Amino acid sequence: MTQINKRSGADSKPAGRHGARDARHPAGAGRTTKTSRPATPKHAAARRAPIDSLLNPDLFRALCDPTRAALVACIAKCGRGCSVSEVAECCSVDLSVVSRHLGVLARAGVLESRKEGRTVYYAVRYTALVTLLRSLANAFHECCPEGCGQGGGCCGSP
Amino acid sequence: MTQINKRSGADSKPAGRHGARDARHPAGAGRTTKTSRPATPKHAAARRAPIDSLLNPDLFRALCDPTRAALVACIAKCGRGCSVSEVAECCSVDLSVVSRHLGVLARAGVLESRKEGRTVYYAVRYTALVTLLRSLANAFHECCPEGCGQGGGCCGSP
DNA sequence: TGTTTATTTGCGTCATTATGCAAGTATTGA
DNA sequence: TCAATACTTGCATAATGACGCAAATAAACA
Repeated sequence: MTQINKRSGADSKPAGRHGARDARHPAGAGRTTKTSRPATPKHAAARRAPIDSLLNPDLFRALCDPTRAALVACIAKCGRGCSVSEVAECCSVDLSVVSRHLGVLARAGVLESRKEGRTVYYAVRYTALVTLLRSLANAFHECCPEGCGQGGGCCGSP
Repeated sequence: MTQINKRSGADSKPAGRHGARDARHPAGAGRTTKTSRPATPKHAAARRAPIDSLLNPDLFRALCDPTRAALVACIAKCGRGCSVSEVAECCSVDLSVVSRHLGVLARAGVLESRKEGRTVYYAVRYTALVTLLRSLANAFHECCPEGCGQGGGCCGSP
């Protein structure tokens, strides 16, 4: 189970993107420098970029279930570690199901758990998530061919 | 099928969070002003916050499959609209499967499609994704109880 | 018009997963 | 030690989803 990095975090900082040149459809018509655009998706697939590791399906797998997404939102808004039984009061599913969902979210790195006596508190890993989401946004931004890297805000950049 | 907003985008701007106060476990011990922390997850669930709409499972559902994630990364790195058959050369699954995957991604708002003759080009919706991911990061940040909103970078904020 | 190319869709199959119930484990308190 | 509390895990079921193949649609071309 791949999960969100426990330490560091940022894989991709805001930066000027690859080739970008004029971009737009006409594939790789220009010279083939290191930073030029891959001519085809097949070439692109062979290239390594931050987006490859950041677009980790395991994280999305954890968040793709409506019940789990609701649990995350709930715990996030609560702003503190919440016990399984507390959380179970928020939704209509059985407590055992909630327990399983929280386990999935913790293994994916979305939540962290802390046991205190017989109670287990699950809390949102805010920093890890915020860092990851921003890195992912930057990774997409790096790939964007629109003239947004030079400072102009194609992707809503300030 | 809920999908990424076609227009505007940003639902949540960087801002000082809710109550935040001292935070940490001791639930709602203080007065119950509008901006105080919800005492329990159940109370938290009743509150509306940007994270509720931004933590949309449909987007994550689209990205939770390894094949789809790879397709998105591939098209993103390519930086242009790619045809179904082009994209199919990047992965081992049948072309019909690729077509279905691209359809799922487009319906979720991750990709957009453009038909040209008998060819359909799928391209990444960079701006929508970057905006959404940053909004989601901000939405988590808003909920974070650590003393990060005041300018100190708890969540990797500059 | 008939053929080739590009993509989508119907269908059956196999694997995964969400769920509830019941039973099990762990911890606290009487 | 026994009972209550808090949570996890085993199991069966139903639903969903990914996949390949074949057929259907759509557009260009001879």
